[in-house]
Amino acid sequence: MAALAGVSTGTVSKALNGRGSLHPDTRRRVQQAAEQLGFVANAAARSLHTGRTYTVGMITTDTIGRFSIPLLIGAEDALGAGRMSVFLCDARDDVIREQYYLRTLLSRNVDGIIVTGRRTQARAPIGAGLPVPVVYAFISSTDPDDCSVVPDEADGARRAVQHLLAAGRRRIAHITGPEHHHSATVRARAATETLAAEGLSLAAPVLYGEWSEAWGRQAADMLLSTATGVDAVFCGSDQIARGVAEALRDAGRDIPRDVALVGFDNWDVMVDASRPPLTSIDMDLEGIGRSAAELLLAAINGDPVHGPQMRPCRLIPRASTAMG
Amino acid sequence: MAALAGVSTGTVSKALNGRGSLHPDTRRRVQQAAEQLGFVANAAARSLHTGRTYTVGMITTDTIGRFSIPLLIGAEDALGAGRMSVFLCDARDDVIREQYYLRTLLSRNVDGIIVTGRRTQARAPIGAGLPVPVVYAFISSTDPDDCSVVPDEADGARRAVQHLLAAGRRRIAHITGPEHHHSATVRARAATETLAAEGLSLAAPVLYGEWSEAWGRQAADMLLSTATGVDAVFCGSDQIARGVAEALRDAGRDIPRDVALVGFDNWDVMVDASRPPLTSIDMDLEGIGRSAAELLLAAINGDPVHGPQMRPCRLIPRASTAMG
DNA sequence: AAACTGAAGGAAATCGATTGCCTGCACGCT
DNA sequence: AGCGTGCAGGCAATCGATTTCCTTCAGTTT
Repeated sequence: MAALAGVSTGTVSKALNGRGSLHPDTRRRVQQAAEQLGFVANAAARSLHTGRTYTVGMITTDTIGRFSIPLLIGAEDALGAGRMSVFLCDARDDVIREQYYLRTLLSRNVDGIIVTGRRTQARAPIGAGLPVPVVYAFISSTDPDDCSVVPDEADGARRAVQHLLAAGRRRIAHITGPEHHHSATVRARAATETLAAEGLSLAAPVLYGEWSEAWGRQAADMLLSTATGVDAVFCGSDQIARGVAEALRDAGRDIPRDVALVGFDNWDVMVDASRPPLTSIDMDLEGIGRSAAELLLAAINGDPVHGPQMRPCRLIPRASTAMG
Repeated sequence: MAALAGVSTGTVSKALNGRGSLHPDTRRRVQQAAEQLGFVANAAARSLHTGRTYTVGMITTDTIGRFSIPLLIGAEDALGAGRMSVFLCDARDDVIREQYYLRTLLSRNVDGIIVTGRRTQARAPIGAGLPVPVVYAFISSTDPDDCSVVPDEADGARRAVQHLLAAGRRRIAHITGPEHHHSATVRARAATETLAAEGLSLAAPVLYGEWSEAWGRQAADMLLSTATGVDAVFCGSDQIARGVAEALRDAGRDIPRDVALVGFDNWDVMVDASRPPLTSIDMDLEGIGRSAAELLLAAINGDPVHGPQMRPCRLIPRASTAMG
């Protein structure tokens, strides 16, 4: 490489990185030679000298990828501009695996780490006194000093309920996931409080169950047989909402005329295939991934941000709550 | 580090890597010191010397992750044992992005590259004369010399049809995705040929459409109004199958008594939530990922395998074809 | 013409771990 | 006592790029 351009390796480095003072002709000659040979600097050698690897690790516990893929895409967007690459590690809900990956990432001298998961519930910090900055995305850390980027699920639930209220609904039910699941309780509480602020309350006690369509169908049947006059259901997930939609359909209720329906997650597979398509709350996972990556970059550059960062949700209206 | 154990850096290296001849006590002392300091060797420095990075790149065009996540998990399984890490790059169906990622991976001196995508159709090789081995997973390369690990979709279709035949069905229809989609035509042809081998033919011409539930519903309605006596439908995807299930249900047909149903992909979200749960063909994506990684490792170690490797499918029976 | 200035680019140290080579020392043999 | 044998561990070269320092030389100034 250096030989082809007839200069020393030091000069090559200066030419390609725009350092030092070189004759424009020399610079051009080196660049041409590099082009011709398809020369790309060895990242290992470079990082050895600079102390940076332009690499970040992403540790996820979400095997399915439904949440972590959008987060990854968002993060890649923000990092790609800084020419950084991402090591994706799937810890599969296993603490041993997680610690193994953590050590691996540290031995690779990543510049920073993003930790994500399937649930929004706060988790124990991945490690203490780590030599690199860590940002939690989607999930948060129990250490209030750690930087976390999380969706404001209460905000999402509020938007859902207010949307239903704006559509003139007053007898609203809530069907959601397991009571021990953080997201379920946060969303349920926010829904209850939003109604309370209007002097209303839920048309039935919150129905806690599973994050499945089967539970949505079952819960809807229970609602139909016990609660009267329910004119809207806010569901803790799109899967539950779709199950509810099917049960209501089977029972001959029209959506949205008789009962309006709002889901949560805005998962395309569910909202589009449901009959009718579902109005849903979008947590903007890509945006969360992007924010997390930006905060990580800031921390790497010496401007760390501490504490949890809440990001608002969006309501995506579809036929299941169509007004008119 | 070296100071704490009172030895030279060379000795530390030998102690931790089990090389050279050292006194057992010294070795132990060094290991303890390393433990105490949480010392892990700098991967960049090591790779500079050995020429290997113990890193592979995975370039995918499957933004959604439904196919690439299982592939990644399988690959991680096979690579993790060799202590290798994976750079995941999402090219998002963009050639420019793909080439950019390719260069990035090369500059990071990955030991090898796995290329995956959303469709099984053969694609142009990602690059010619690359300095590292490349294995295609799920998709294949148009260069017959490239190593590809792909699902044997024809085998899957055959199993589906034979399963229906074994259940005593004789008037079998096939609803699938777009005709220009490789998977759709391969599966349709294999289904037709399997029937032909038994002296039978499809109960209706292949219905090509989209990979969506909506198309499944629509096609099922068409079948109901035009074809008579259809007692089974083999669908090109689980989404289509679920749409068919809903339409049949709406029309009062019992599954599997009146019509048996087989899907393709064995996508848990669809097969479990469908009423009844769907019998489906599993392409064993994790296995494909694992195989691809193993073949890549072999190539890295100097034993390259050329040409496409077909992997058989599995039929997962569920209620939609329950016999009896 | 001598001295000065500054641009251009080469020489060599550096990053951290690995490894071949070599030395020093203890022990055993004659 | 003298010499050989072999283990333990230090020294220094090496990987490839970056960067500091320094040399060289052309052009300018007095």
